[in-house]
Amino acid sequence: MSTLVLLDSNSLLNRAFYAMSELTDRKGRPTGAIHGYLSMLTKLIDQYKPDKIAAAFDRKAPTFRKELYAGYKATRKPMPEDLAAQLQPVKDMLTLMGVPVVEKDGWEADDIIGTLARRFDGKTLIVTGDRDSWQLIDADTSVIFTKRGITDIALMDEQKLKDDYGLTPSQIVDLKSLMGDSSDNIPGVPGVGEKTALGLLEKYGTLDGVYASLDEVKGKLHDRLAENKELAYLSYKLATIDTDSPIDASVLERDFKPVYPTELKKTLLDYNLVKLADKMNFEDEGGSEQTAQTFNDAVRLTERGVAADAVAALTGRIAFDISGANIAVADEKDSFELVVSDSLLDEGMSFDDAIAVLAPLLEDGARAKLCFDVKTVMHTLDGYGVELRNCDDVMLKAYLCDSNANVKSAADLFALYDMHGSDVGAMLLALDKTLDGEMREKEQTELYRNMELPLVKVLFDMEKRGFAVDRATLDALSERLGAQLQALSASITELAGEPFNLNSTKQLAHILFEKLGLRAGKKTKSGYSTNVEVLEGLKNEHPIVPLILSYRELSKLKSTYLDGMLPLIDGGGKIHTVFRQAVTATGRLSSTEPNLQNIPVRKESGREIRRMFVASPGCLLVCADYSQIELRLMAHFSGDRNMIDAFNAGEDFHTSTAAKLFHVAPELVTKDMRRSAKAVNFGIIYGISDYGLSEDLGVAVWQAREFMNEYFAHFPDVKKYMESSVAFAKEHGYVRTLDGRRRYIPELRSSNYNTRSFGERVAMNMPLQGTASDIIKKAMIAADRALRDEGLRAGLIMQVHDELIVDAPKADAEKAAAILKREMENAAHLAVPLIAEVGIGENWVEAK
DNA sequence: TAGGTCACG
DNA sequence: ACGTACGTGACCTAG
Repeated sequence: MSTLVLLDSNSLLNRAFYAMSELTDRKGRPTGAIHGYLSMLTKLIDQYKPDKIAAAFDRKAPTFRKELYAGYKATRKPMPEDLAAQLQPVKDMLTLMGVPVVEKDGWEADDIIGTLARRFDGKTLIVTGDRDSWQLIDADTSVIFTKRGITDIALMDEQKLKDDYGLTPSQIVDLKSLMGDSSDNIPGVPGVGEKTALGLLEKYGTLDGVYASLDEVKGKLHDRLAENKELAYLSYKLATIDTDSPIDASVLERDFKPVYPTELKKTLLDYNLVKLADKMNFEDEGGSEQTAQTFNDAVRLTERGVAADAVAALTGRIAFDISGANIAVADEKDSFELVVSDSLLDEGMSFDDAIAVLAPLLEDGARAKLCFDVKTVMHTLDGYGVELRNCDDVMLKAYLCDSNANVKSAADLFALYDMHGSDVGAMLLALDKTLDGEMREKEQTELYRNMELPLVKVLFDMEKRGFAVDRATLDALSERLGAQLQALSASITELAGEPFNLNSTKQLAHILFEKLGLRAGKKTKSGYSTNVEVLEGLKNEHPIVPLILSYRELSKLKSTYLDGMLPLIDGGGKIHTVFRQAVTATGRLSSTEPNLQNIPVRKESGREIRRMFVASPGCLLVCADYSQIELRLMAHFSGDRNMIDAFNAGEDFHTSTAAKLFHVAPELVTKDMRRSAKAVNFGIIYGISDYGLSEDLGVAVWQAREFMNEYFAHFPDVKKYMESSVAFAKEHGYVRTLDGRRRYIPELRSSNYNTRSFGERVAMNMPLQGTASDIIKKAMIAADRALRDEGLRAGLIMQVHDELIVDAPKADAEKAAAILKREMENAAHLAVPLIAEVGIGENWVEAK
């Protein structure tokens, strides 16, 4: 049986446009919609290998629906200019691809699709971003719809429609007639949403069924339905797709073959859609190129030896680029994936072949390469057994020059340095030169060579090794929490007197402060706050409040740490986070996909999750964390005698601070006194403000002020140091760490008091947070080296700002612990001891 | 996509 | 008089 693919082009282009709205080519023309649409299309063609294909478009002319209902699509915004500009190019490219474009005045793409689908004798796949066309589903017709973005697609057929919604295809029309569709301006019945509509259809089957049994429906819903009967039937007509429109169905005769003319390649390259071009099959191109325009071209040339002596440069995620032989490769983001197109596969070259050609260059430690985000490139190549050596990273260089820059891609970086052109290789080399100069001028070169660049390999190994988790227990806990959440939700609904979305702060605020009349406190930009502090304050006012607090706590754990984590566990039971080395303003790392730097620990319910993070088989976890590193740095930087003495005495620092603040002997310090002292110490690190401290302590501002005055009376040089930090920042425009890492603080020049105050707090905080971060980075490099040198099979797997974790074979665990402690404590030499506390255990809680 | 909330150091 | 603690990332809702 042959397969027909029908594209609901306006819907898809719309999706693609919003998913990639920022994309433009080198001439500044918007290309996001074209790129998204064609990427999706090529993916689809690869996957389903259709025999016939057609792209349906809407026309501007009014349709029969407009005559039925004047409001139809009336208030819909006109198509954005940037999207309209991409319509014709897409149609032209489709024509070149041999994909017939079908459109007709007076009918919508949906009607065209419905008509063609019904007239086709075979399997039909309808591709769309909207749900309207689900009504066309039958035994031979399925719908492929785009989920998030555009290239993420899913299949909807009779069975799935039944499973997911309990509906038959024809009921989609009934559904729309009830709930309407704001995007098409189909009115529906006011006040009836998806849930209500689905409920009604489950009971009565169809719109007719609903109205036949209207008496059974009670309350407001009854009145709404009764009042809007005409509207609902009008919507029914509007939502019904015409499957017998007067469309020229000759496209069903045309066979489709995914081999495209070189004219299409030219057009794509003109729009800078290199990656797309790379994935397509083109007719024999003939002649030999001396200038490669795509990755595959580059590989071919490299193979012929044309670029044998070229300097290789890697850009972007998994990108590749050669300059020096007049070869440049790039996609629309000046970076492209290493994907071997079918044309090359046809020629007998696999991706592995391509990599094999390049491997000697990539692994050659004597030849410098250059790329953006080398760690990601290392992972890609690692998948093919190639180890990248001697590669510089412009992302890291740029980060050291300006940690505020927020550079996400090579393209961002080129834009930042105002570089434009098509020879990415040449641009990278020029950029690299500029950055080297800037690093020298800003005294960042050493930091780059001796800290950030060596750290890349350490982080790469950590990510690759991964953190083992106890999957079975994680699953079980998720299920248990699910049951608890359901029970909580039921009780809360009961107490509230109506069901509402517990995850919606807006709905919750309405229930608490309007319906139940609880006193509202703090405001947010968009209404009353319902955060923990507010809820804690209302805990005894109404029995619903503690239930909501429990619900919040548990649903956070379930959604973020259980359900969010489960899909990220690999086949070997391990989770591989990604450490990001160029995002924070202070020099810290961050962790994503998943974030393993914020695994719960403070509450017992959360610690249960932390216990699921375990040593790999036959191993133990070794955890070490710096004790009070930021306060020790404060002692070091300020040179404050009292603070240095306190640390040298080796007492608990918060307790000794409390003793001074409250004028009592250390052994008489109470829990409360220690807690206050701790808060003041934290305030000091954050760049203290009396208001902030008062909020944290829950005391009056004047009282917070007194704490601060008392603190500074005992640590006078701390105050002087903080003032000197701000003064330095105001004079130079930046602050710096012990190793010279900089953070520029433009906020200090603001005319806005708040902005300026923020700048001052940043000036006080960054040298502390940033130096701590530099120190642990040095410790990581040293510990990684030492573990290897001493022949252990143990390796770092995690860093959490002041904490390192090593996964070590049981026999090596004690040794690893000693090495870790030694290297962490020797990573800096301060005026006070630098202490790392180390523990060993089967899981993350036990090892701490 | 922004804002609220909450997990961590 | 102003109206804040420093640094992150993930999930969820609403528009």
